[in-house]
Amino acid sequence: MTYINKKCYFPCMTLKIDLCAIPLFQGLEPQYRALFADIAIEREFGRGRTIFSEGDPGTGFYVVASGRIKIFKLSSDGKEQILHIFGPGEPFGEAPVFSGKKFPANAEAIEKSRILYFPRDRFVDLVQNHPALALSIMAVLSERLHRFTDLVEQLSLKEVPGRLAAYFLYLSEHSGGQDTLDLDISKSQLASVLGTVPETFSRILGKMSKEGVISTDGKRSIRIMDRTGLEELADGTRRLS
Amino acid sequence: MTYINKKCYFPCMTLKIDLCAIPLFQGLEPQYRALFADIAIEREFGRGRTIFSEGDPGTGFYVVASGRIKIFKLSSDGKEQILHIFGPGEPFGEAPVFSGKKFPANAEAIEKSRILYFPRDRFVDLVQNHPALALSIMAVLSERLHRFTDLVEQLSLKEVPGRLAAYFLYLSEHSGGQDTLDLDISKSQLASVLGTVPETFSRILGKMSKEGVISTDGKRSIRIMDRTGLEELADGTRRLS
DNA sequence: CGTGCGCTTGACTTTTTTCAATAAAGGTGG
DNA sequence: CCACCTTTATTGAAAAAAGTCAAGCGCACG
Repeated sequence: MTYINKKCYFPCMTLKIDLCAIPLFQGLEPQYRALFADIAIEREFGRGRTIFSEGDPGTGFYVVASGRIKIFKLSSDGKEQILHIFGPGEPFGEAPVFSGKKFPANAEAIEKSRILYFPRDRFVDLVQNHPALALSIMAVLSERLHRFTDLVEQLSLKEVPGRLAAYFLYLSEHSGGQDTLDLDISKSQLASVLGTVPETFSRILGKMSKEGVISTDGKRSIRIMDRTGLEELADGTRRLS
Repeated sequence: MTYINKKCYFPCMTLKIDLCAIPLFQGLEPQYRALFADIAIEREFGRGRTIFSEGDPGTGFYVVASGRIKIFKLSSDGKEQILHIFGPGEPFGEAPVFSGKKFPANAEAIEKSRILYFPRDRFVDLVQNHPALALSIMAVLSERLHRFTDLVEQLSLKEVPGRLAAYFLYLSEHSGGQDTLDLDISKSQLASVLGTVPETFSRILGKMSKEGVISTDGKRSIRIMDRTGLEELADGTRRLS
């Protein structure tokens, strides 16, 4: 196991953050993992706290240790579009490290979170000497690109009911094909993920219930009643009346 | 100079594609560049020809040698969203090489183009032994992510007039601050880049002319008449009536 | 010289947002 | 434990933005 050893006022205290649990570092041989653990700095952010803002110089990147953070853009009149929501083990803010540009979006904790910070220069040095890690990073970046393609497709090519249906199916798929879905974020936040506003979101959820494709099962739980109907909504074959 | 040596029926013939002209390979020492030149395969595509389609397995990636290609998504009812347009020296289709997934979008030549193809396995081997190239690739991927962030912002947070204004300003900036802009793609294609349809595009162009922020200067040329006005449109401060 | 494709314009429909009001839920301090 | 306040969710009515359908124009190309 490779733990982060944070400097602190109680030298005997070792924080239990295991780099093995972070997919990014899993391709790495254990003895090298320690090198990365050494350069990491841990910080804690309360709910609603800003981790970085659009335009800040990217002096390093982050990994979520616990909690959840959102990456988002703001329009001039305050509307928010969430680009990603990251949980434990997921890296974020890594693009500026390699492109040399500034952060293109904002990052904020949506719940109390512990975050690892890897300073850019020392990290780049290490990456250059560990091709396995380089490939991991490329895989992460590629995966992000893939997600963005999907997001653009959703925003540009589908109407809100289609996006919502696709989202539910995605959620179901990533929880082993269950029909009961647990929304792990608030409905307002979900609206922002889907590129719309809470009012529209609420209305469409209502219509879906009325037409019997889903049923809302308490505050943060949804049940898929008619999977085929949902698939038709997702691909535009069917529309809500 | 490192040229591609294509196997062909006239062994003496050497195709004049210089890897030095491809930013991706510029960080590489010359003697290593030859290794990459060796694994490249050249192909030619006429206007409208498909290079790959969404869902194809990513057995390699491409670099534009000459011409231009578009990367796009299609909706179920045929609407197209262009994600990128790439010209000479630019790599594309590289994400699946590292993520191991399928192509998330389609690629098509918008004019007669020559394309270099780098097969995945041999390429990955080479990358692992050349950290400088790995960093280049990470830079390319990061740059793509940055562009996508902007695209999502445009699509989700701005109305069409704002997107168009931002596009004109971008074009101006990338041609040294000129007021006279050359649209190098058709207006329909531009509509697709901006996530809208030709009719809407045409109407908004008309309004912009009528309000005096731009003037259309022939078929593929635009002249910025009121840069401040355009900037206000781009950031949402001002709107067309 | 016609044919086709890209572009434009008008009229209409649909989708989504905005504004406003209300209701429900959650946390805090007394 | 409850009253209070803040946040979150829902609903209605009206406005705005964008898309669709249909027709017509013009230019390039065969």
